[in-house]
Amino acid sequence: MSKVATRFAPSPTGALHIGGVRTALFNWLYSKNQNGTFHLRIEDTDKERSKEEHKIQIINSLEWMGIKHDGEEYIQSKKIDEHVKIAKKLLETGHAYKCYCSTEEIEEQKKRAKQKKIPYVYNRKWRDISEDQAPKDIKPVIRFKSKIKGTSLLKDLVQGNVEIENNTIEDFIILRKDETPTYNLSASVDDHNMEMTHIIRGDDHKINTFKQIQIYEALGWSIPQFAHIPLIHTIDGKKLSKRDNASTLEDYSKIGILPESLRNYLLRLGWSYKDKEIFNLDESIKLFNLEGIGKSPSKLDMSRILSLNEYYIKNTDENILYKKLKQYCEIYKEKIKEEKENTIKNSLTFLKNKAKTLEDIFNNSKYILNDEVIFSEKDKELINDEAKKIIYLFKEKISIIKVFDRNNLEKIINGLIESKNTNFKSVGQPLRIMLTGSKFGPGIYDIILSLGKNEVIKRLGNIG
RNA sequence: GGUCCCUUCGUCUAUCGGUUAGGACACAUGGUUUUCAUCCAUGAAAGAGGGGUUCGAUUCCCCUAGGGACCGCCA
Repeated sequence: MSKVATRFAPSPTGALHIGGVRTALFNWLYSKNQNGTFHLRIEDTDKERSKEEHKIQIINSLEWMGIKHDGEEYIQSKKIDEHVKIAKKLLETGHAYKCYCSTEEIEEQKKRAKQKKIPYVYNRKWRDISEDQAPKDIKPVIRFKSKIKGTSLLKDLVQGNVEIENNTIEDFIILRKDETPTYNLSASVDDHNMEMTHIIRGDDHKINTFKQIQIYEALGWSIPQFAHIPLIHTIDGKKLSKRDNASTLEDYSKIGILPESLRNYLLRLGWSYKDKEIFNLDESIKLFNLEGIGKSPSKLDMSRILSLNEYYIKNTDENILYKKLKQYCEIYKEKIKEEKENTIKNSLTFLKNKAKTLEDIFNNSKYILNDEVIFSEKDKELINDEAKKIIYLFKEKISIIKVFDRNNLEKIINGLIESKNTNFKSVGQPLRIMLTGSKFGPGIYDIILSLGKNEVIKRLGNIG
């Protein structure tokens, strides 16, 4: 039994979306689980639409997810000559033929089929016509001689046995009239040359598989195993496409979703292992299998992603979390000033407990990040005369305490509540607003302690 | 229209013929709490419909309905 080899084969015609990421993840996980290799193939043969920037984006996305491919990336456009050679070989061995139908002729047939509401299948016109009858003014395409009779069975590792009538597969084109190979030919040849043992891909490729298997058979090549995983649907139940919102990795990373959260989410979307919900990387690799993949498509659920992210934020060590936050702020927000670094780092213990995303942490640390407190008019109104008195008293009291710690702060605040015969809110809220410019945020003691005595006194001095 | 696939709480799913149909997210209620959260407890919530097979079907088979994918000289 040869070593398992899987691949992810995106075309760089747009940003990699989350469905593609999941396909890559499943391929990667499966190969790692089987102690095999995982490869990346860039299918860039559509010259019009393929862009270098998309290729880079794809590689970056995979890297962000922690998915590393083995070996060099395989660039399909560099292998076109080989594909053409195989097409010619298929022609020579009688498995393919030249078709001299003009584009117009085909279009006409398609139109007629549509009018009659019957499915269009190429009529195999040139399958048996001798080549000397070929028109001189038309460049031919090469079509594969598909099986006409009988049925074909696909033993899919996820979908089970899928059987179709061979005559529903037309004599598909393998070489265009400009002598460039088409997808099914290129994919088959590359998968063979790359020695892929398992093709794990989206369900939308299932019908192609029947074409590709015929190519393998015609060439006498061994056929890899196939696993067609169900697609991810949008909230309204359609196939996820590049045009959908919130479907690229960047959409998630920019709001501060951690790659491990997304990895865990994507893993559990369409795959399960008993009742287990949280899988760290090692567990993912150890436990992943094809049997656990369901057959029905699933919808994206943002609240689940957020919830998983919250879990991972809470369970990430502060030093590591800080690194992630720092990097996140640099890319999507603003660079954390050097003199603030330690304060932020030390505040992570409480900041991370009220955040679902890195963006939440960033927002909740704005009172540290910004030297100036910005108030909204509405909040300002809450600082009435009584509140001002309290702020003033509080400021006086902390100015003279020797030890600036939680214990003493509690004493002061409780003392204020008692002497003013009021509740916590009327003391805590004005202080919070003065210190952070917001009614919400971390606990008041956390705020005060993280800011430090001098800064607190300074900010409380802003009172009008 | 043709071919193929799918169908358990709102969502992701467990169940591999016998369960009070379980878990997670979301939701609701209550508690803890020094705001907002967190956290804890509790609750509501599902086998698309109809036939079979069987002592017994969510589970196996068929039909219907609904949904999806594919049907390019794109990949």
